[in-house]
Amino acid sequence: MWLVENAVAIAREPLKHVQVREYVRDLVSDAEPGTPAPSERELVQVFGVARMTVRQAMDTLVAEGLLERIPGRGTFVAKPRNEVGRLLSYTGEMQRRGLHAESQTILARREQAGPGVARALELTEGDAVIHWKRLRRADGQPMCVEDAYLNEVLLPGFLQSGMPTSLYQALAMRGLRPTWAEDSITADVPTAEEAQSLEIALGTPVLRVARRAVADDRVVEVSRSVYRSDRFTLYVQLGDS
Amino acid sequence: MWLVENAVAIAREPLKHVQVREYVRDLVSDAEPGTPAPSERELVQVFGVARMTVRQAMDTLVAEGLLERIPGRGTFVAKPRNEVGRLLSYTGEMQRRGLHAESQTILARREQAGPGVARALELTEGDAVIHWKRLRRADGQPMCVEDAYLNEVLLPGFLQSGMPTSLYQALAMRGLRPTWAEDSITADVPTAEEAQSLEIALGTPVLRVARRAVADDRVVEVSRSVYRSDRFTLYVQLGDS
DNA sequence: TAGTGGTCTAGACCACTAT
DNA sequence: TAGTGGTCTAGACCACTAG
Repeated sequence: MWLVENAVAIAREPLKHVQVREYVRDLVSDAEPGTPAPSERELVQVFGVARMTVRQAMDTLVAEGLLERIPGRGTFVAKPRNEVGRLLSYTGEMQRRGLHAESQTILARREQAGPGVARALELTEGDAVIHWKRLRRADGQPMCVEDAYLNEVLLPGFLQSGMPTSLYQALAMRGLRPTWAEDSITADVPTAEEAQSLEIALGTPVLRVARRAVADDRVVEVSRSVYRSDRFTLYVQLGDS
Repeated sequence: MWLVENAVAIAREPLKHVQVREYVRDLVSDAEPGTPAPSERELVQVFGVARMTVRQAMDTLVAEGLLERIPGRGTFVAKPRNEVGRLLSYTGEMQRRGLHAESQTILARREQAGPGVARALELTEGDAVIHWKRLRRADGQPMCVEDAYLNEVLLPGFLQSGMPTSLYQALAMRGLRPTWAEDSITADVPTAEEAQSLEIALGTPVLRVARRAVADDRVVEVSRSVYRSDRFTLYVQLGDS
């Protein structure tokens, strides 16, 4: 099964341009717009790779809008496009709102995909999936309960490797940063269990968001989240064409 | 002035990757999705350039969504993009769901913009706006109450000209088809009046959608809609960058 | 087995910016 | 003048697809 071999290889020694890309992404993630990124030749030295490899890494970050190249001057942190409707992790969403995000794992284990999850993840029923359920907090208060299923084949050793704080960051390290997602959104009332976790009264309206996240044309995550409507408003942008 | 020299140079002998790119774009522009594009090595032969140069050209076309690469097989004309997350009118939304849309005007009059509406429409308080409130039905049953404010300056004679069925169609007739919108979405319970219009019980969760719709860089519509959550799920697509 | 795209190397010259 | 990004070369090996 080549997929397994390949996944292991990726886990052990990621593609060089991915290594460089994620290294720079980390460096840059907390930086102010306008901060210079390492120059391409500097990264060539640090990683001992060819310049074209560095450029491949930087090309991606530039395409993402994270960096901006100015010929003759260098590469700099771009000012974030204030695009609502961008695909962000929970942590990213909360940061955009100026809130501190925390998570508390309720459940994390390997399971066999049921029919619904298998279809959503484009797997076969009974295939291994990772079931990860978390209570998400913002500034210390309950915000959301997220119930996620991940394609286990794409994330070997995920449960053993120590659970990361940010799922999207963990995916990015494996070259599986979600590039787009489909959400379906509805209003509902919480179950008794959800109401208890979210510390709200039964009958309080909540926002349910079902997500399919895709990276590299593969469905990596499907999740159902339930948000406290008194603390959370969802912002989306609709394009034309 | 280098710019002129450079432009002339470009006019005479464009950058190689641009030559290749435009050559392929022409080849492909009228082709059916799935049609194979020339292979990279083939283009290397034809243009007498290095493969990295060809890849630079193809990278652009792939990023544009014009081409699709399939490892081991080749490069092909991509099928045009998705539908979800597109900006649609209420009528369009319902059509996509296979439902018949109807509207019933509750209120339609000229008003002076209050502070909130003025800010949202990028007007000055007291400017003339059109206030249009409608009950929206789908297959005969209440679906949504929409409360919209329109910039009156952009729609002269709108109220006198006989109310159209589709707002977006009316806007399109004036060259103001919304190309872009920002929605904020939350869960709530209906007011007594909303519950009566929607024919639902008090306390039933509803989806509230606030929209700012932009056409030609001008805000043409701001609205608040309240949807029956038992009949309506909102679908959105989130892109990356 | 021949062909494809994916990755990578170790250089090179250019036009530009900043000092 | 030193440094940067933009472009380009002429190869290479890999994993995969298809006949």
